[in-house]
Amino acid sequence: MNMIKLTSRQAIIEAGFETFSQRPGASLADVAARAGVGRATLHRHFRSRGDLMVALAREAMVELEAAVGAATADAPTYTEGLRLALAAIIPLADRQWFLAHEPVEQDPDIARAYQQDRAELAADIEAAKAEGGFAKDIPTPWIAETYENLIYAAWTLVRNGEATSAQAADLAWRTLTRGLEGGKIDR
Amino acid sequence: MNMIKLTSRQAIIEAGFETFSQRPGASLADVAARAGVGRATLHRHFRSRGDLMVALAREAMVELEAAVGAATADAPTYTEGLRLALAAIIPLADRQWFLAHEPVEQDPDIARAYQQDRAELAADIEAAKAEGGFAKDIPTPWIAETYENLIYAAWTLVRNGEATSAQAADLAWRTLTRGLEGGKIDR
DNA sequence: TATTCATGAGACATATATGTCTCATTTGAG
DNA sequence: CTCAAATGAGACATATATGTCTCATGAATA
Repeated sequence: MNMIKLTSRQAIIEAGFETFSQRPGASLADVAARAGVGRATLHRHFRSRGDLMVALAREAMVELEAAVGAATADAPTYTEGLRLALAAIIPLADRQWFLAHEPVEQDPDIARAYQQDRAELAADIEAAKAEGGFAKDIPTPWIAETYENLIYAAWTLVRNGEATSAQAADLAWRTLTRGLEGGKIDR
Repeated sequence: MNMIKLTSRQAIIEAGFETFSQRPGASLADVAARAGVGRATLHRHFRSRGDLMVALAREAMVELEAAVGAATADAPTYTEGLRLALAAIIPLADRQWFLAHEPVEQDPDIARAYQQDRAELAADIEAAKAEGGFAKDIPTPWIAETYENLIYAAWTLVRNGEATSAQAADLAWRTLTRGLEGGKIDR
């Protein structure tokens, strides 16, 4: 009964990620062209630009949820779960980040889901603190902020061809936990 | 002989920073309104949108240069210089970052200056490595990436009212050097 | 084969941003 | 005070993006 071909809709969403993450001000015509689809077809699937943006945000959150869920399914501790999630998120980073600069949080569903995700991250960090995975005297909001920005840094490194995703994940986790200091503390 | 009032031009540049860092797609009319200036006046100072963007990029780089120069004037070591520069850049972070998503690097001057800045940061990091300030087995590009993203993280923390600029700078430097690990290594 | 349905191409109307221009008013320097 | 320069308001032309609509085509289905 689902008469709408999935391939078209998916091609548009994929093109949306690629186009907007490179150039946030790109036009819908650009997206349609990149998707190999007519402009009218894009509007058949997404009534407006805002609709497309919301769809991209939803898709990004679903992907994140799936990747993190799969990666942490059998993590023995919260700390280890955070390490595995970090590695899993790196390849998805660009699909997440550009949305932060879009007025997409006006959609109440999206806004709620974002807050939910941030609250879960904070809870996981608190749990990891209790395990001794993170220092208890460091504010959780800072740990969360660091966590997210090191993921973005790792993605950038990969994009620039300076490291593989696995190498970048190791660097990010090492930085997050032990820092990059040299000399005496070197180990 | 300088017949152009500084106040107008400066008001427009300031409004440009405020407006575009919040909403990169804002119109020049928005900027003019925020500057308390007519749209025509904006165009008298900046022929086109691209002109304004280039001016913002230049201004941002001058501010950065000045802040870093003043902060590191009498730093005893490269490592200490990087710590002081980090603290000095935090309040300017939003004025720098939004430009990364603008097609402003098409201007050859800007592109050259950006590369210059990145090269200098890399050189300073290498020098700090030689001092023992950073571990020698960590790739310099990763240290640079971490450095910049922790600055952005610190700025975010400050913007959210979770810390003062000085507190955020301490957190960022501690993270960069020693990490956030808890338990046994806690110190 | 006949039919249904998504599609592509493109016309069309509309909205918004951009850049130029004019003119009356204000401001500041001499 | 006087005059030149900067300004604000707004008209104007243009470009681009957006969203709707129509129609012919092609592919999949019944």
